[in-house]
Order: sequence, then structure tokens, then C-alpha cells
Amino acid sequence: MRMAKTAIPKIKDVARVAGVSAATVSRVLNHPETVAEPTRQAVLEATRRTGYRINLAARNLRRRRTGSIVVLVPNLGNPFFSAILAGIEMTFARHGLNVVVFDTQQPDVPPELVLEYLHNSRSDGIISLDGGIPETLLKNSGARSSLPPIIFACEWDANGDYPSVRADNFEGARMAVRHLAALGHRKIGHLQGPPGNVLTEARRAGMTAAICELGLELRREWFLGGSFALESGARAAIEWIDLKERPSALFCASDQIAFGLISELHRNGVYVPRDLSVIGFDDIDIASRFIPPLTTIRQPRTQLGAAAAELLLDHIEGRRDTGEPVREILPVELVVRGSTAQWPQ
Amino acid sequence: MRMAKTAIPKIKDVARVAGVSAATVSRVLNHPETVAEPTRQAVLEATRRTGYRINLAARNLRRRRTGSIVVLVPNLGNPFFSAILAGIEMTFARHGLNVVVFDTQQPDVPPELVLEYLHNSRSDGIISLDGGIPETLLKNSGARSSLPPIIFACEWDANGDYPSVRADNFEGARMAVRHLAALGHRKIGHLQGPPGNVLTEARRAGMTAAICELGLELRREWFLGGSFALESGARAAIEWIDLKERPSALFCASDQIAFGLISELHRNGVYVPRDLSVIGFDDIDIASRFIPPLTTIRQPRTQLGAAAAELLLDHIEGRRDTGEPVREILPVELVVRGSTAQWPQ
DNA sequence: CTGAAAGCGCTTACAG
DNA sequence: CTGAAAGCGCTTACAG
Repeated sequence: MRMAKTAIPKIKDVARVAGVSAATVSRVLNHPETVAEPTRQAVLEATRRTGYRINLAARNLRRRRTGSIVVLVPNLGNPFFSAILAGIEMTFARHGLNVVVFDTQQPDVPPELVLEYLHNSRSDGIISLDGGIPETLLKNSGARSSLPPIIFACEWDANGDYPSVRADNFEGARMAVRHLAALGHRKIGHLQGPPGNVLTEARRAGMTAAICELGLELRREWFLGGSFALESGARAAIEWIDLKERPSALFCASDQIAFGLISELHRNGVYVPRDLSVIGFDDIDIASRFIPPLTTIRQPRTQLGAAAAELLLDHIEGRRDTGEPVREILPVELVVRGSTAQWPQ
Repeated sequence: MRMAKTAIPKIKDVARVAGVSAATVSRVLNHPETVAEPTRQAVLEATRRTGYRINLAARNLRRRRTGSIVVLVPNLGNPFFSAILAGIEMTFARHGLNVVVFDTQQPDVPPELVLEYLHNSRSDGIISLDGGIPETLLKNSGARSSLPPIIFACEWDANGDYPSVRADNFEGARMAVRHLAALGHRKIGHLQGPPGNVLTEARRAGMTAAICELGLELRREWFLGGSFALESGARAAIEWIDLKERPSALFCASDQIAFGLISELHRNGVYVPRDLSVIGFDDIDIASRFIPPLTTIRQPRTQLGAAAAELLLDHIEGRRDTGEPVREILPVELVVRGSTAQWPQ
């Protein structure tokens, strides 16, 4: 039995079935309020009967848009980003926009290529989870004016004039330190993120501020680390062990750092929280099931993604072109679990 | 100082600068071998000078394609998928194709909507990491013929006629059991994935086969679990504790299950590997830094993604339309770490 | 090897 | 409220 090869119905086909012009069909689809009720019903019925589905390439060509949003992610492999992406995708899906994810740290992708890609993709908007991107953009003067609206999420541009949505990193770091101090810790160290990164700096600043407010000691050699990854925490474990005077608590700039740290300490016979209290930042899924369960600062990840998407939509539709760039800062939350303990015990 | 608002150059502009027709410019871009050398050079130079970038919406409209690939993911939040997506994206990026990720288990997305989405998106091809999708497709007869080529990766369709790329799940499970038996374990249990899932069945089959080959005991009550998630492992921990006769080793159908299990056991004073050996499946990033570091079966995740993408490209370009659907099976690898130990000690 | 022309499937000022 | 017509920016048979 052969199946009839049915051609894909187009607007013209719907128009014929409904007994109207293609223009009217298009209007029903795009501005239904401008069409008389009976006509509209007829068109909707014809749409159903023909099984019509719009050809987005044609619509986008005509509207001079692409219908897609590019999201720049520093590292797709990092589980921190998954919930953010989910928030972004969900929001754009409701508006018929595709999300194209681009990993900015792919081994074979130099920064110039990212800019190149942004131009070629001709997206309707960009969300960057990588705060390092604007450098590339700003170097290339004029690049910005020929790119679609850009929103930063989580990270942001240090130079200050792009809209952004982020967590309250400063306050989160402060909360972390105050939590440790409340448990009795007087010597608190910090495992930082990569140098130059805006998150690294905001979290260090919050940490330092809290230490000062509480009148605690602050030593240069208690600042370790240099990346948000697991292995950075593992390396810092060894450095901590080698310190002459050790902090009794460490605030880690990410959960991943904390996992690497705790794991490597464990290998060396140092136990958390018996010998050392550890607090992370992010609250990724595995945090509640690590051993010990990780005390951390929770970022509202899905919400961050959704808020960034909404803000970008505002810009795309021209609802936000005026004045100062928006900077939304979402609150974070202390989640107390088993990796921090009273000191001395 | 005002910046001149330069219009985006189109093919016509390049043609004017190069002193040729638009058709020739298009040929240089698409079939350079059909254009005379000097002409080609002139066009390339003009492309550079004008800063021309192709409008993909126009090309796609004309070519009757969309330039995008849909990837169906059962759960974007699961870190298992990140490396696979990276492999997929990298491959398609080289071919100028966009990847659109769609989460099939979003709370507010019923299965019919997935099919709806696949039709509306009109992608050039589909990769499904969710083996449950074909059910929806097949129910709706005729749906398949109006959809672009589909490849399954990791999971596959139980009914058997879609091409797929997957790991050797049966052999992986077998390796896991043999490893445990080699350590002296005689009572081996299994924490399974969700019922009906192809991976669940392949891994259980491999596990069962190995148990039989080795002449070990196999008890119904040693099969626990029911999902690949963390919490499934945590629930199974309690069940294991309540068993009258406990297996001394558990093979988990995913690393996440193993983490949930080990974590919950630990809370209850049961230590791995002292009291119980545990082996996972997948080898996600955190496995090497869990406490204890997890012994597991490694799936070549990036390679799985890349292979699926290549296979889909073959189908899109019509290089594979003939005969039996391809089924690539990639080898897995036993990674021995600290969660399994000699028994009795 | 190259150009003129048609057409991909839509949307939207314009006119009525 | 509705239709005829132009046009979005490409690609590709067709003719030369």
C-alpha cells in the first residue's frame, strides 16, 4: 500500500479552503483582532482541516528576524548551568523562539570565533552566561551596534553598560562567613574562582567585608584556589594541609570546588566537618547527597534563567530601550547541611 | 559623533562590488568549483570588503530546509547528558547547523506536545536521547513519514526500526558483575532504572547473564530501585537495610543512583565499601570525586554524541537511506575506584 | 563559465 | 474589514 505523498500545506492552501485571501489568513495568525469574527472562524477551521503549520523560515525572512536566541555558556559540562538553561528554554519556548546554546570554552574555539559566530548566527538576541565575552565585543568597536540585544545572566560585564540578571553574590558570601562565625570559627579561608572573573571578585568582596565586620583575622595565605572546577578544590586541599596555621573553615566559591576539596582531604585523612568546616556556593543537585551533605548558598537557578529570558524579550520588543541598563539582583539563601559544624567541637 | 547606520550587505551588494551577478556570488559560496578562478577570487575579495554574511533564513527558505536539528533530552538537569550534548553540538556546528534542545520531561509538557513541537519546528533532523518517544510517534500513524530523519542516541526504540548509537549496556553490566565477583562477592543485587526503559532492561539482562554464567545466587528481592535519579538510590538504601539477607554488593544502573544510595547508607551508619561494595554506570564527572570515589562503567559520552550527529548527517544528505537501520554500539570501560572492595575483607 | 529570471512561503503597507 | 501586490534575500534550473 503506497501512501499518498501529501504536499505540505501553505498559507495559500488554507486561504483556498477558507475562501479568503492569503493576506487574511496571515492576519488571523498574527493579528486576529483585526479580522471579522466569522472570517476568523472560517480561517481557523481551514487551518485545522488542512493541518497547516507555519514555515518559520519564510516568516522570519519577511520579518527580518531569525526566531532564535543564542545562549553563551562558559562550560556546558558544568551541572550548575543546566537549571539556568532550563529556565531560559522554557521561557522562550512559550514565545516561539529557539534557543541555540554555544559553548564558549570549547577547546578549539578562540574568542574571535565567538564574535564571528554571533554575527553569523544573526540571532534576535543573546544571553551570555560568560562575563568574559564583552571584552571581545568592546575591543571590536562597532561590533555592538551590529549585534542584537545582549543580556548577561549570572556573570556580567565588568565595564558596566549591559543589562544583567544575577544572584546577590556579595550578600551570599557574607552570609556564608557569618554562618561560619556563628558556629565559632575565627579563622576562615576562601577558595576562590578564576582571577579576573566578576563572580570571584564579588564573592571575595562579600567574604572580606564580613570578616572585617566581625573583626576576624584575614590572612593572604588563606586565599587559595583559582577556578570553579572540582580539581581546583582538590589542589587547594593539599595547600591547606601544608599551611603552618590552618583556617578551621573554608568558604568555597562554588559547590564543585567544595567537592574537590572535601574529596582530596578525605584521601589524606582529614574529615569534614570534624577537622574543617566547608561551605559552598550554588546548591547544585548533588550537594544534598554529597558526603557530608554540603552546606551552601543557594542561587535561584531556574529563576535566574527565566528572568534573563524575560528581560531579553523586553529588549527585543523594544519595551526597555530607555535609560540605564537594568540590573536585576536576585536573593540567595543559606542552606545548612552537614559540612559545617561548631568550632571548637 | 554619530555612527553611520550601515545597511547589512546582501548578495547583491557583493555582486556589485565584484562586478558579477548575484547568481555567481551564490555559486562561489555554494559550489566554488563551478566558477572560474579569477571570478572566484574577485568574489571572495568583495565578500571580505563588504563584510558580507549570509542570511540563513533566506537560504533555508529557498532550499526548503530549516538549518536546525532538534535534540530531545529526557532531563536537561541530569549531568549525564552534558557531554553528549557537547559532542552533538560540536559536530553540527562544523556543518553550519543549529542545535535546538528540547526537554521531554518538562513538567508542563505532555507527550503529544512533543510530537506537535517536532512538526512545528520543521527541523532538518532529530536526535532523541529519550527512547520513549517512538511510542508517541508510532501511535500517530503517518507521523513518521512527515518528520525528518530521526536517530536515537543512548536510548533507542524498542520496536526496532530507527537507527541508533548507543553504549554496550549489556556488556557493561556484565563487566560490573564480573568485577564484583572477582572481588569475592557472591550475593550481588541490582538497583534498576525505570521500568520499561530499554537501558533498564539491557543492563538487567547483562547483570542477570553474568550472575548465571558465574553460577551465583539470584534473588528477586535483590532487585531494587526504579529510576535513574539520586533519590531512587536513597530509597533503595533503606530497602537494602531492611532485607533479611543482604547482598554484599550492588550494581547501580546509573552513577546518580549510586550516589543517592551511598549517601543514604552513610546517614544510617553503613559504609561503602566496608559494609557493601557499590558500582555505578556512566562515569559522570563527579564520580571520581565522590566519597568514596565511585567504581563505575564508563560510557564514551562525547563520542556517543558525535557519532549520533554524524549518523544523522548521513541520513540528512541521503547517504544512508538503503537497507537496515544502522545500530552502532560503542564499547564501555570498567573504571575501578574506591567504592568496591574485596569480600570478605 | 555566467546571467536573467523565477520562486521559496510568508507579511504588510496600501488602497478600497 | 479585506485583497492584490510587492518584497524579504537567497538559490538554481535554464539558456546562452
